Amino acid sequence: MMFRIGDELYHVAHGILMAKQDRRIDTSHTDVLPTSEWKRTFRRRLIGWYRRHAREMPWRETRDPYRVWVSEIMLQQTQVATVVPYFERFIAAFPDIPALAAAREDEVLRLWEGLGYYRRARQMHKAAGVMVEKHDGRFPRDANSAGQLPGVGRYTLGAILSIAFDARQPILEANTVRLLSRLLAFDGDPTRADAQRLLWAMAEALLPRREAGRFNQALMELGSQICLPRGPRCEDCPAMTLCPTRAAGRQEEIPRTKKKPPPEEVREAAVVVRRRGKVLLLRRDNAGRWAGLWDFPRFELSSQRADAVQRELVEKVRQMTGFSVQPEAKLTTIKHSVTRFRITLECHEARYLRQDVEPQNRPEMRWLLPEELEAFPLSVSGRKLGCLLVEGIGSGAPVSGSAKRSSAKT
DNA sequence: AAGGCGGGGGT
DNA sequence: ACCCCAGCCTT
Repeated sequence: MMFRIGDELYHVAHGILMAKQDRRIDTSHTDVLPTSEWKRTFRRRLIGWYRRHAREMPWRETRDPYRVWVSEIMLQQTQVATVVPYFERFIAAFPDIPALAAAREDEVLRLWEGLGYYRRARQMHKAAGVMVEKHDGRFPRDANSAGQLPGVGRYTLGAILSIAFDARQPILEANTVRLLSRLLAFDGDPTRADAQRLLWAMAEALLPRREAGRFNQALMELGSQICLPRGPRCEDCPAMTLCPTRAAGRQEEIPRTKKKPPPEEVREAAVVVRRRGKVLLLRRDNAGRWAGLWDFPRFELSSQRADAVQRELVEKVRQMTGFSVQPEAKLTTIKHSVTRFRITLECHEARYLRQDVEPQNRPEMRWLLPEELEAFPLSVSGRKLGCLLVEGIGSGAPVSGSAKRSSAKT
């Protein structure tokens, strides 16, 4: 079904829009992709636009597969502006795959501190080991091998192989889901399996024969700079006249998004336990948030009144460590959000009670000097949060990374 | 198929 | 205050 919009040709995809409204079409069928003429026009305009508007990024200065890989892992669910400084530090510390493989896990996590999704760092470290063991210390060109590396899913595989090796591999991620949904006027739920099949098929159908990497990056750039979630800048879009969603004025409806439930309110306490000038850290459980990373003793708070909070604090620290503390001051309160939770974190100071007795040093327990804590503060929501990440499980190595307590006076 | 995993940018 | 972000993995 050809379509005419203004003076431009158009394409079958618009048929989806009309038919979907009639509820006659099963969008799992992917026989509704653009014509060759549409695709040629789109590619030409997209690349032309990209030549003029591609942003500079450190990982775009090269096609070194290692750097492309590092950038793609860091960019998972993380915006470009956030990644840039982390990428620079990471590459400086680990300039190539063997260097990364030779590092300790806690050193890798240190450089990830504050970036989130810490599993990515562990998976990268592990993958570097695999590449040294099985792939001659290089990122494998072979899709089957690359796809088996931990942390490399379908998107990341396509991105790395297309960008670094000029392989004709499609990608699909947040920006291009939005862009392609609009180019297809697809108004179903894009997270559904049939929709994903359609969108991947579209991503593949659009690929040029050569320079798929540049094309894929252009798609993402257009999605992130022009085809915005709300208020897309259609007037500046090289595909404006190719876009049925724009033609129908439905940019705010497509793609459909799910409303998220409001975050749950949680109250937590963190305790800065001091003993002989040192501060206590505990390694967190291997499951859940900040799995296996180091933190101040922290727990969910059920009490309201200050005196009850102090009793709860003493009891909780005893549970977690086996020894007693004397609460001394409330340092500060910090609010921050973590996915579905809105956390109000009270930071308290307490003193180890039995100065004359050595607390048994369990592997999940560390005493750090203040300067070690000051070294690398973890910033959350622009504030110094008293928590600390880092160090592998049972490695016995000294804690190399840290955070600091809030510096509030009271 | 759904849920967990983090933190911050942009409006 | 809210939405969203160069996804992956487990259940």
